[in-house]
Amino acid sequence: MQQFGSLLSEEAGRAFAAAGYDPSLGKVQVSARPDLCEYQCNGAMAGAKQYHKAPAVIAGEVAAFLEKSGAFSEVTVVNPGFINLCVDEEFLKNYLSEMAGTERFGAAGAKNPKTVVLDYGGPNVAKPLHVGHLRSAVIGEAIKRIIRFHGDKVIGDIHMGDWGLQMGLVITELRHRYPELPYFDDAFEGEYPKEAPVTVSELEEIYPFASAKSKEDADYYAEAMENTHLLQEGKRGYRALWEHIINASVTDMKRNYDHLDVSFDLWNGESTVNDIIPEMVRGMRESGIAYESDGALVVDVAKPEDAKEIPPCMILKSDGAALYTTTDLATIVDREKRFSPDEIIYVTDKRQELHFKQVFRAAEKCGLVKPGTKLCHIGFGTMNGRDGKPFKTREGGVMRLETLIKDINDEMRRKIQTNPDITEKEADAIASQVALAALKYGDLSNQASKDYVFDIDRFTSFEGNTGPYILYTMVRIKSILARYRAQEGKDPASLDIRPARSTAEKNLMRSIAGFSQVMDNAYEDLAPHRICAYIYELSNDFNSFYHETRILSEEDSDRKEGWIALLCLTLDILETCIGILGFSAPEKM
RNA sequence: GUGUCCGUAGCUCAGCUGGAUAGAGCAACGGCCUUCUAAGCCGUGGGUCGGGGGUUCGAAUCCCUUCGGGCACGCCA
Repeated sequence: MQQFGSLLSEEAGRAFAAAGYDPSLGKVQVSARPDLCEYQCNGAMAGAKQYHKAPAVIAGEVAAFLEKSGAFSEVTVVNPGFINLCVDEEFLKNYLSEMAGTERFGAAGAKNPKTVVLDYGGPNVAKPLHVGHLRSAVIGEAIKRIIRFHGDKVIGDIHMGDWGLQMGLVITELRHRYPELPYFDDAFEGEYPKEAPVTVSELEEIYPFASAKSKEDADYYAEAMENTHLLQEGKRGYRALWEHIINASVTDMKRNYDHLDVSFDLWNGESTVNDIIPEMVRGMRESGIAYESDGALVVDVAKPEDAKEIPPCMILKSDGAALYTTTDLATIVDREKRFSPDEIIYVTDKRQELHFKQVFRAAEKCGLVKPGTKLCHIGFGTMNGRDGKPFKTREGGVMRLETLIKDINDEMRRKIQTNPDITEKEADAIASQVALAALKYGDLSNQASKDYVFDIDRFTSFEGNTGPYILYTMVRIKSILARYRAQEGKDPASLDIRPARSTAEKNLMRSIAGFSQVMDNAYEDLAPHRICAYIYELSNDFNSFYHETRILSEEDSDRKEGWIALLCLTLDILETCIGILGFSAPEKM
C-alpha cells in the first residue's frame, strides 16, 4: 500500500493535471503551519515561472479540482500561492483501517530484496568492552533491524579484532608471567590443556599492562611483534593459547551483547581471513595494481577529482606483515565469496572514514567485489561526557560497558521502586528493560554522525524526549487495552477504527498515517533517529488525545470500540518501532 | 599546513532534496489529579539559526568568504 503522503500527492497531482499543469507539482507535505491547515501544497509557486502565471491563479484553478477529490475536507488558497489542505476524516479512517490489516502497516518493503552484510560491533579480544563499543553495537543493531524490516536480507557480522599486535602483546606478557606453561615449550608435543590458563578478568588486566610496557621497552615491543608474527604463521602452542583467549573472551562478549539485546549472525574476526591473504595479495601483485613503495606493498587509490590527494592504500608493511587494511580487504573477498552481497555496510567510529575510503577504492580497483556492489561506511561521532569531552570515569579512565549498564540499571531500579504497584521481584526485570530503552533511545535519538553528550540523568528521566517516556506511553495504552479485555471480553484487534471526531484524535490518526513514510526515510538514510523523532511525536499525540478522552467510561459503544481500535493500532506501531530500535516495553512501570 | 565534519534558546538536540510566524525537551514560571498510571496534560517567557557577502519572488537549508571547534592525514587499529 501507498504512503499516505504520496496518496495525497497523487490526488493533488491529478488536480494539477486536470487544470492543465504538470502533475509533479502536486507534492503534498505536512503543514508547517498547523494553526492554518493539516497539509500544504506549494506546487503553484513552483510552477509560476514555468507557466508565466501568478501562483495564486494557478492555486485557485487547482483548488477547484481538489475540492472534488474526496480526499480533502477543506481546500483554501492563501497568498502568495499556498494551497492549504485538511484531509477528509473518512478518507483518513479508511487509510488507517487498511494499515491495521496490512503486513508492516503498509510500509512499502523491498521490491527486489538485497543481500546486505552489516559489519558492526568490532570488539577486541582480550580487551574489555568499553563505552566506545556501545555506539557501534546500538546503532548497528538498529540499522540491521531497519534494513530487515524493509525486507532485505541482512547478515550481521561482529568482526572482532582478534589478530593484530594486541594478541602478540598478550601472548608475550603471558610468556613472561607463566614461562612454565606448555604453550611456550617448543618441545611439547602432547595435547594442550582444555582449560584456559587465564581468566577474562586477568586478560583484561594483562592487555593494558603489556600495551603500556611495549611503549617504554623496545625489546619487549620487538618480542611482541615477533610473537604476533609467530602466531600468524601458525605456531602450534601460540595457536592453542590463542584459542583459549578467544573462547574466554567471546563468552564474555556474548554475555555483554545479550544485555544490550544485540546479536550477530557471524562471529568472525580478522583471523577468519588470515589464510586467504596470501592469495589475495598475489592477485593484486600479478595484476600490477599493487606495487612496492618505500619497501611496502601499496595500491594507489587517489582520484583526480579529490580535493586532497588520498594516500595509497597499504597492503603489506615493509617487513611483509599484514595490516588492518589487509584484513579488511581480505574480509571483503571472503564476504563476496560466501554471500555475494549487494551491499556491505560498516558501522564504526567516523574517525575511520579515510581508512574505509581507501579500502573501498582498493577493493573496487582490484576487483575484489563484483561491479555495482555498494560499499558504505556509516561513521558515528564520539560519546562525550557532560563536559563535552570523551566520556570517562570519574577517575579519568575508560569506562567499562558493564559498569555503565550497571549504573543505569541501578538508577532505574531506584525510580521503578517508587511505584507501589511493583514488587521488589518485578522491579529488577522492569528496571533493566527500561534502562535499556533509556540507554538506546538516548543514543539513537541523536544523529549518528554527530558527537553526543551522554547524560545518565537526562536519559533515565521519565520526562521529555526519552526512552522511558515512550515506554510510559505504551504502558498506559497496554493498561487500557487490558482493562477493556477484562471488562468487555472482546479482542481489541477485532475492532475497526471510526472517523475522527476531535482534533486530538485526528492528529493522532494523522501521525499514525505517516508511519510508512518515516520507515522508508529511515531506510533510505539508514537513520534510526528519524524513528525516534517519529515515536516521540506519536507519543505526544497519543498523550494529548488520552488526556481529553475518557475511553473506558464512554457510554457510546460504537465510539468506544473505535477508540480501542485506534489505541490498538497506536500500540502496534510503537511496538514495531521500538522493536526496530532494539528495545521493548514492560506491562507496567 | 591540507582535507573533512560541525556551530540553531541558558543547557541537550530536531529541522537542512529552499517555502508562511525556526521547533522540541530540560531548566524557570503559572494552571490541571474523588475519574483509564500526574513518570502525564495545558499554558507563559526565552533566538541577529557563529559573522559577512551572494543566488532566489523566498535561505537555518544552496554557493563564496571569514571566525571558532572536533577529527583525519603510508608501515597502529
